[in-house]
Amino acid sequence: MTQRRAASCGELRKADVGQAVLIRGWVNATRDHGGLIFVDVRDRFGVTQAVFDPRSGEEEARVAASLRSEDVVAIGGVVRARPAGTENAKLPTGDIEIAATDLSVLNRSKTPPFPIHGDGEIDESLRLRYRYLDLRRPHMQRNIILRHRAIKAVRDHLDAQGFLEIETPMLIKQTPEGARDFVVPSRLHPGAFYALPQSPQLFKQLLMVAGFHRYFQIARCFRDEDTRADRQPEFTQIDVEMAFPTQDEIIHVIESTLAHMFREALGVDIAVPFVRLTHEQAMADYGSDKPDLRFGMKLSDVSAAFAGTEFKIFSQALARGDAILAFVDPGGAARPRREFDTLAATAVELGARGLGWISFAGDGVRSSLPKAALTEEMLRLLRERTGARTGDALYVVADELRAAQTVAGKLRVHVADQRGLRDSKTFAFCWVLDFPLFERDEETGGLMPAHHPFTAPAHGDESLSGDPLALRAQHYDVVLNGMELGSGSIRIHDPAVQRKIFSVLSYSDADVEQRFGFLLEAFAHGAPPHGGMALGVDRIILLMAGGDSIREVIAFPKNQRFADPMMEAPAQLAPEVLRELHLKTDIPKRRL
RNA sequence: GGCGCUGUAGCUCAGUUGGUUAGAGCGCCUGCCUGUCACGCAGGAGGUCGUCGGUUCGAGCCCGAUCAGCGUCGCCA
Repeated sequence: MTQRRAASCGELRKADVGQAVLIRGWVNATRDHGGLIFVDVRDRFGVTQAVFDPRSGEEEARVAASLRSEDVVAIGGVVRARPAGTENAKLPTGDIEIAATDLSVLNRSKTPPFPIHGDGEIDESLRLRYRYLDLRRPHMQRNIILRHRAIKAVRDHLDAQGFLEIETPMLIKQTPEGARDFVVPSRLHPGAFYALPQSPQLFKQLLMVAGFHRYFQIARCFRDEDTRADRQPEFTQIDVEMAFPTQDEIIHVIESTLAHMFREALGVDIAVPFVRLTHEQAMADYGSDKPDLRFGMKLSDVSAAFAGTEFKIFSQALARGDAILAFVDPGGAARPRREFDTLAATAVELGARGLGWISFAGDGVRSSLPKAALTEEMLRLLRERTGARTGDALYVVADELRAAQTVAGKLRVHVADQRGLRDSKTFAFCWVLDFPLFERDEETGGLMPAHHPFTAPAHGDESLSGDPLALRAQHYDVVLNGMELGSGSIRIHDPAVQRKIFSVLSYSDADVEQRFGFLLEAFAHGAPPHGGMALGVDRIILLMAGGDSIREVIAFPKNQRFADPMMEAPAQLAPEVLRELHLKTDIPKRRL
C-alpha cells in the first residue's frame, strides 16, 4: 500500500498534485453521473472534491454512489489537477481533485433535519435541538472559530502585559442585591445553598489584596434574569483587575486588549485611544450612557428657542423647568406626513409625552406645531441651535431633562436605523466616564449604586458629603456601537470608606458583617489600591460577527426560557436525589 | 408576569371572500446519466394545517382558550 499523507479538506492545492493523500470528513454533496461520481468532502478547513471512476475501482464507485449527505468517510487517492475548464473558482481547493481509489464509510448519517451546507434561515428551536448539526453550518463554524481567536488574543495580550489568569470558585455565597442568583443545594449542609457567581467581583478584589498585582480570567457568570437577544442566563466575561492603577492605565490596558482582539481575530485595526465622553456629556449629546457614535444627529437643547412660545405644551413644560430637546433627521423633509405621524407614535411608545416635528422642505416649513406657535425668529433660532438645513427634519421632545434625553436618544437610534446609518462593519468605540456614584431606586425610592457598592467615589467626593445623587464615581464604561461592552471602576480599598458607602446605602451593620465582613476584614490587612473592568465576551464576538443574537456566538446557548432543547435541561430530579439534598418541591398548580 | 409576532410536508414558505382531492421550491426514495460542483432529466412517497373547543350546511382561513418559539417591557446593584 502506498504511503498516504493525511490532509485536511482545505489545504490541497496545485502544488500537491501527484501526492497520495487521505482525506476524512463529512459528505457535503454527491453528484452521480452514472459513470463518474463526484463527492465533496467537508471538514472545518474546507471542501475537497473526490472523483470515483468505475474504471479504476468498480466496488469503490458502487459504494460512493450510495453516499448521502453527512455520511462520514475516509477517501484515499492521488491529488490531480482538474481538467482544463472544470476548475471551480468558488473553492480554494477548486483547482485540484482527488482521483479516489479507496473509500471507507466510517459512519452513515440519517437524513439531516435541515440542510447543513448553506446558511438559510432555520427555525431556531430546531437548530438548538440539533445544535451539533447547526454548528456544522458555515455561519456557526465561522462564529465559533472567531470566538476562539478573539479569546486567544485576549490571553496572549494580557499574558504579555504581566497579567495572571486565575480561576475563582463557582460555588459561592448568595448576595441578595443585584440580579437573582442561581443556587445549588448542599448535600453536606442540609438546608444551605451555594450561589453561582454573577461575576468574580469580590474574588478578584481579594486577589489584589493577595498581591497578584494583575489578574484576568475568562469567567463564566450566571444571572437568573429573563433573556434578551443580547443576554443569556450564563455568559462569559473578560474579567480584569490591577493593583495600584490609575484610571488611565486601566483604560489603556482595555483599549489595547480590544485592539489586539479585533486585529488578531477579525483583521480589523481599530483606532486607539477611544473617544472619551463624560456621562453627563453622553446624556446631553446622545441621550444615552451607551451612545452609538457611528452617526451624528446629536441632541440639542432648544429650550431657549421656545422661550415665550404660545404653544401651550412647550410653554407649560418650560414653566415646570422641563427641557425641550431636538435633533436633526438629515434629509427628513422628504418624508411624507404619514411617516412623521408614525414616528410620533413610536416616540410615545418609547416613553415620550409626544413628538413635535418640523420639516424644512424646500417649498416651505411644515410642522406638527400650530403655525402661530412657530415664529420666524423661533425657526431661525432652532436652525442655528441644531444646524438643521433645508431638506432636513427636526424632532422635538419636551420633558423633565433626563426623561427627555432618554427618549430623544432612543428615537435618535430608531431614526438612524431607518436611515441605514448603523453599519455593522463600522466600529465606533468610546469611553463613558464620571458616572454618578448612586442612582435613585425607582421601586423603593432609596439609593442604589450606579455600578456596584465597591466603586470608589471620584477624587474630591471621598467624604460622601452633600447630595448623594450629585456624587461622581471612578467608574467607566466602554461602549461599542451603542452597546455596553464592559464596565469598570477604581475600587474602594479603605475599609472606612467602604463602610461609609454601605451606610449611605442603608445597609445595617449586621447585614454588612454577615455579607461583606470577610471583605472588610481583608481590606484591614493591607489592601492595595486597585481597580479593573469586566468585558462581555458574547457581546464583543457578536459585534465582530455582525449578528443580532448572542446565541449565534455561543456553541450551546439556552433558549428564551432558559431551556436547552437538546439535552432538555432543566429537568426534574429523581425523588431519591431530592431526598439526599434535603429538598422538597412545592410546585404551584397551573391556573385553569 | 404584561404585550406583540409566528406556528401548513423533513426544511423554507404560498394558500384569494369560509366551498370539490391543501400547493411550490429544496430535501428524501427509485430509475437514467462519464466532468459535475446547489449537476441534470424522468417518476414517486410524504400533511393531526401546533392543540382543544366553538360558530357554520361546510373551517388551514372566523371566534375563544391553550401550548410552543421568537421579540419586547418589567427585570438585569
